[in-house]
Amino acid sequence: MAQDSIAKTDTQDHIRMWRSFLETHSTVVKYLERRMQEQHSLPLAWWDVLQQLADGPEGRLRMGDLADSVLLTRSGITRLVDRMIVAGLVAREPCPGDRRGYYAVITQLGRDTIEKLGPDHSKDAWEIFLGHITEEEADVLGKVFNRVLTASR
Amino acid sequence: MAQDSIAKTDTQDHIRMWRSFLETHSTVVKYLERRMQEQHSLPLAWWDVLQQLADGPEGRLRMGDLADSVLLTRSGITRLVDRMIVAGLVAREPCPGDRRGYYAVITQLGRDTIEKLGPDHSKDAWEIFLGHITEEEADVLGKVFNRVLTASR
DNA sequence: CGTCAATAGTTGATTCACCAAATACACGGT
DNA sequence: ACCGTGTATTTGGTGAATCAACTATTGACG
Repeated sequence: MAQDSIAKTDTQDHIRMWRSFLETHSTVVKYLERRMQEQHSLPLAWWDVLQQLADGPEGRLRMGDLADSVLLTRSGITRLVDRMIVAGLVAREPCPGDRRGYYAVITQLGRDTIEKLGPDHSKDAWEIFLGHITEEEADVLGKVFNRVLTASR
Repeated sequence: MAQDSIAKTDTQDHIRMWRSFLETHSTVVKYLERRMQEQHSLPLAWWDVLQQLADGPEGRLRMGDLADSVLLTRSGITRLVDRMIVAGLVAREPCPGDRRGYYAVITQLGRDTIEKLGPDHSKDAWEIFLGHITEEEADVLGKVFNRVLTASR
């Protein structure tokens, strides 16, 4: 392994950074979650789903693809979509041509909702996280994350 | 706020970066969790607790402090420590001088465990995350995270 | 064609974190 | 000593994510 060539103090720095990474994630996500709850009584994950669907072609996405894009398991997305259907924000539609498959489709209410939510959420995300990062830094972070992600597949 | 001075495309970059951040966190944590499970049949959170306790003075930490350092709520840490007590890895001791308080204390078995686990876990963390980051990059990440964290208090 | 491994999605059981309320103690003022 | 407010931790109840097992289709291959 490459550890041998790395001085002890550098490793320590890396580990400190790793802890900051975890704490930052936890802090920021909890903050956004709380704001979303306070302002719109909606879980953050719902915003994420609506966003993904609205971006998708015809406002629809296969269940599996949706699961991937919101970082849930297949079974997780099934239940999340169930809840959102009850709330009237999305619908489930059988997939023509593949009778095993289903689409999650955003409803008009869903579109209206995300249109209202979007600005507030972006503002929050900007205030707690993105706004503290310069363009060059964002560039570095983006590069690093994508490198890690690429390597992990 | 500074939004006005930021061009649309830069904002898009920031948002892309934000998504990578979330995906990286999810991917890396799940990977480490899985490895820890496979190699030692232990949840990642347990390693974290043992680590924090082993670092603490006398191998002990007040429940609340432990909660903070492993990013759980007070009630979350109570349950987690309960489970670890059953496994014999930690003990609960009343706090002399403040009878409201309790210490979580690492046991000898706990110390033995973490001594075995440590190297494997570090190796995994290195392989999936830290190893892909140069020293300068780690520096930038550290700075950014700490800036965000400072701002959020 | 027919078989059969792979794929899409759902469901049952379990796990675990969270919130709110409860408990137990501490400590300053009266 | 007594009271009220604040702090440390635990407990009850709930929500949501996971894995494993299941159903229904698909599509490749002998």
